[in-house]
Amino acid sequence: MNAAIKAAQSTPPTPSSNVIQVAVPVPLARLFDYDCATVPATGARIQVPFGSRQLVGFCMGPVEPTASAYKRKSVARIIDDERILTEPVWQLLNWAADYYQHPLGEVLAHGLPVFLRQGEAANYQTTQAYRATTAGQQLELNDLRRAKQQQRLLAALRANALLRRDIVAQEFSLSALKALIDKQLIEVFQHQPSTQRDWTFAIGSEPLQLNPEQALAVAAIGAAQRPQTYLLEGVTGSGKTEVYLQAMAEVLRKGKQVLVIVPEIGLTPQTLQRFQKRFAVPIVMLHSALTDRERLDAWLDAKNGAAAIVIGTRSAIFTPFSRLGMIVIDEEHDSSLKQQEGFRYHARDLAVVRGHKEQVPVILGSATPSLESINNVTQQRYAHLQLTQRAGQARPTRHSVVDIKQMPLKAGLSVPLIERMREELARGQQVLVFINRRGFAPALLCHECGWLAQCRRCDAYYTVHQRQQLLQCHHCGDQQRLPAQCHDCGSTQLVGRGVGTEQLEQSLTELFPDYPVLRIDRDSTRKKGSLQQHLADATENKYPLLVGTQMIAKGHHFPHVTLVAMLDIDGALYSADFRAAERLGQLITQVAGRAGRASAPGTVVLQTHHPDHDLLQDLIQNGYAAFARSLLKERELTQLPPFGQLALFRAEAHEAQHAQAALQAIAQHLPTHPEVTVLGPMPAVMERRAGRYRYQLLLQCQQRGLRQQLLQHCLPQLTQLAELRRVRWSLDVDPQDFS
DNA sequence: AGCACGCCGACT
DNA sequence: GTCGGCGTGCTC
Repeated sequence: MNAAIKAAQSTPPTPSSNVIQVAVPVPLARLFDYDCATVPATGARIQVPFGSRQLVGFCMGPVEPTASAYKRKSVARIIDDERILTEPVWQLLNWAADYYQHPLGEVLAHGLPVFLRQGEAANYQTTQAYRATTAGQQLELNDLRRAKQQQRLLAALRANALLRRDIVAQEFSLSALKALIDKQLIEVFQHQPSTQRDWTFAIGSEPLQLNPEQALAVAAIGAAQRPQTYLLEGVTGSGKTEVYLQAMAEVLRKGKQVLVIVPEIGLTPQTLQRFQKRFAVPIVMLHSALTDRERLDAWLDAKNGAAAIVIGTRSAIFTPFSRLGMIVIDEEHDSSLKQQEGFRYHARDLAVVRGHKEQVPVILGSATPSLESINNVTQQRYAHLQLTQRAGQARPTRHSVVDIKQMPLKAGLSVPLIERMREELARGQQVLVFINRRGFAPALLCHECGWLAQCRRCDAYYTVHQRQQLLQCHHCGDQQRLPAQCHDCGSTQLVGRGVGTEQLEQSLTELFPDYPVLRIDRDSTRKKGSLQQHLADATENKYPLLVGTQMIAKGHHFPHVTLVAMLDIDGALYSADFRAAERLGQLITQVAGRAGRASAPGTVVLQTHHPDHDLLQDLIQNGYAAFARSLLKERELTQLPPFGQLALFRAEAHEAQHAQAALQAIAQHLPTHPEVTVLGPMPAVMERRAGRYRYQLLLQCQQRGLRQQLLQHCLPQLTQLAELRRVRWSLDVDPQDFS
């Protein structure tokens, strides 16, 4: 025997001789040291005692024991033999924790399905199955001649084991099953599906004929020397999805997997159907409506290569793959790709980072790209692929602006608009009225004294919900019964001020009694599956009149709609939010895309008090691309994204001074630097929300690297500030808005 | 974030 | 007499 091995055997290491660093899921930006007898693999999950509880953390590798006489605790359990995440996802999460300045333990936990976060084994769902015991195999079947059911079942189980659901499906008696178990002739065991399911590329249906622009886009992606990021800018109806599909086909053909991120789960059923029809390969979904179990199974399918395509929402960007070949981000401008609480990451930005790290192409698709992505094209960081032609005979939409200054409105509708709708309906066409306020009216007004019903916990008015006879605050969820009298003067003359979808639906029913109205908003689609049903009804022109919010602006096609009206766009023209104009431009363009897909050209009617507003005119006359360029010039002047690099500290507390003081303390501890501007503390756009006063402090840098250095250097001290202890605070790197 | 520890009001 | 309110402080 080798002497060294012999020596090692005779003097086993003392159980406490190894020290490892552990990332635990707590909001503390540091690692914790633990003793362990054997060093787990870096990236393996381990269970550790933490305070009075047991947490599942990640081993971050061994360290030299520090001199401090700290009472180190020991690892309670090593859960994984090896790193649970793939190397690229592990790298991505570490990178993201650093970039977003969010505690590593929490970020890493985001990379795992809930079950794995809780320390469960990374295995597929096991199902109960039954098999014959040795006694059962040896028994003379004739001995059971008086129990025909048991005899039949035992004979079947002697041939091969059966899943519980097969036993039910084959109509075996469950009492016979129980009897055989009691006699110990059969036994239960946990069956685990094979993890080695494999797939080969196969087309389900033939690809569509591409137009020259589409063909160029597909060819460009396929021919690239090295993987890169593409901005696929395609007007609504120009066939972006077909480009995705054909670009994906090349990747799948090589046996590689594709990750597709979509903004909303509402979009996934259609996308899934289209993908399933085209490709005869395994496709899995990853979104929040799945059970934890389904999520884990889908995650495992991606990780071990059994899934060819993963379609998921934001958090799917952290899905591990064994052979990732491409990432597609659909509707890359959509704000729901950015997580708005806790770990505030942007799935599109992380996709670009991931694509770079894994050397796979990333396709960002949109009809209305974000200013960030347009700028990245200008800076030649992304390749630009454009689709300007709408498929089929669809012609571009016309815009018309109705100046509603001093014009009488009926439920928010001007007379010219009503007339226009009447013509359209008479021609058998469908009309869509878009209004971004659900409920009956956005406020309740006393007609005698001017009192407005204000939420007791927010700086906001209650929304009137007539049908439910409720006042509802859309910011904190507070509800109360619709009052009969004014709280100030006691008058019963209470009226709704402004118009919401519920009122619009009611008024349209009165205005156009011959044409059924369908309302699509969060209230009318609360039941599971009702959104799908409503969208299907709308698409089939069962309702000539459609009323809807944001919800209908996203990717759904209504081929019979030839007139779209937008009632309330003025708020966004003069908003405090620096992204409001960009969002309005995207919304108008996206909503316009719902119309004119059939042979009849579509029209969009915009009602406004500011028909001459520069941005509005720019958008209407020159289109989204020119509009975006104008906005980019403004952003450059004001040093806002993508030209300025922002970080926003937010603080909220029951006392306004506490929130202010916390941010003041942060501001004082930030170093002064000629290229860094610190703005605030200033109140949030809605100062009080859900009973808390909200303030913010904006950090504006010219360079991303400088912002990074600054935060990295200062954050450890900032988190120690006593003033932060009495408030809820957070840091948002690349904030979407100041809300 | 949890969770324990700690010091003051309305209840079996 | 105690159950429980949430302030404050810590977590290897």
